[in-house]
Amino acid sequence: MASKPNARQQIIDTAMKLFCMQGYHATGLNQIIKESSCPKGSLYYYFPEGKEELAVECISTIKEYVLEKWRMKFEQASNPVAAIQAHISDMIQDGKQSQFKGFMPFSFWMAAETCLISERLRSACQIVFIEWQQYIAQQLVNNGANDSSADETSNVILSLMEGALILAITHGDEKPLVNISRLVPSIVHGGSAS
Amino acid sequence: MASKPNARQQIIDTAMKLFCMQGYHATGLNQIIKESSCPKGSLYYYFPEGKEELAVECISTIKEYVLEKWRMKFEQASNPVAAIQAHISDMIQDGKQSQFKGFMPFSFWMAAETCLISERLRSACQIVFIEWQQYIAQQLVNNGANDSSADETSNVILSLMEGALILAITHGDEKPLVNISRLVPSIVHGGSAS
DNA sequence: GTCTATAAGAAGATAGAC
DNA sequence: GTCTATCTTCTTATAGAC
Repeated sequence: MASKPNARQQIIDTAMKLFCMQGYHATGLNQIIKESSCPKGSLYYYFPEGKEELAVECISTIKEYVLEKWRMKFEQASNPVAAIQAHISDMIQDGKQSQFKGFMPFSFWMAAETCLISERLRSACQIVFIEWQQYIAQQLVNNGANDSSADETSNVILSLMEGALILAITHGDEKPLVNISRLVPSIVHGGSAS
Repeated sequence: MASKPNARQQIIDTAMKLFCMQGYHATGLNQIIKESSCPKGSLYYYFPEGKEELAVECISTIKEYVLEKWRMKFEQASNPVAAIQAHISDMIQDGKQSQFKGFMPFSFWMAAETCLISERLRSACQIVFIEWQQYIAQQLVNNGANDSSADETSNVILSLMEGALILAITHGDEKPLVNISRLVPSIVHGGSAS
């Protein structure tokens, strides 16, 4: 088997997981090519600018993956509170399965790690947060919130979720996520919240 | 000037800042010894086990630094809400001064970055979160909260602050911190909150 | 105790065969 | 397009002079 049909995607998928789990700097190109079973030549063929270009692509992929997750939750739930709690519930399930040692797409502290190192990566991460927040804010507006309050609330929701995820992973325990889930109804005023 | 009076402390201070700003893996020993103006021999004299041992020491130093900050705020403020908001206000001031590119002791995603790499570092970071949370919870109890609600509330406060700091640094903007500060009164029920 | 020079290995990146 | 061998640089760590 000389040619890989989708070596590019294979590299992205592997790198995305490793970047999220270990961080950008802790993940070496050698580990990526080894775990994706692709040679280093392919990596530089598809990403001529190297690690940073690959990371930008990974960041965009994660952004879309989580956005799709948000869309699913908001379609299935009857109100924003339920949708957000459903998303947090999924994160808890994912975390428990791997004892909080596996791939958590929402865990986006690659942002913090890279924003002093590379303006290009910082900017890419900023777009992720903006798009996630805009989508949530739009849903809140659709449920009766005004623009300004939707903007503030969605921003707080992201802070809560990112922060709780850090604590959960550090502790190896779901409790921080459970705690913020309980708090959601009192933060989000829109729809028939509990 | 052959001998440094406190080379050990100088190394810790420099490493602490760099670890927090750039992350654990992005910070090389060479950069630490260069910016601390200490030779590599001193580093390995004081920290024979190398980078990881130095990081453990830095983590402990940060823990105490922030704990002292919490103590100050709770002593000066008339109630927990005011104390927490004062702490967030300080973070905003620190961030603005450096356009969110400087040393922010509370920004503790070194935790996330290391907890899959080194059990020793994960454990050290876990202790930081536990002690911060315990201190805040104790203050809430002193202001009339019951043990269980104080535990949950203090945990949520940490999630909020860590998450908002990630967003603030990624965006280079104080808004996420301002947003959570406004939310504090509705989360913390103890003392004569606004 | 303080400091320098250097080792051993891994990092990102490249050249060039096929 | 696919893959391997290699280059340079930077990493952590050590040996040993002073």
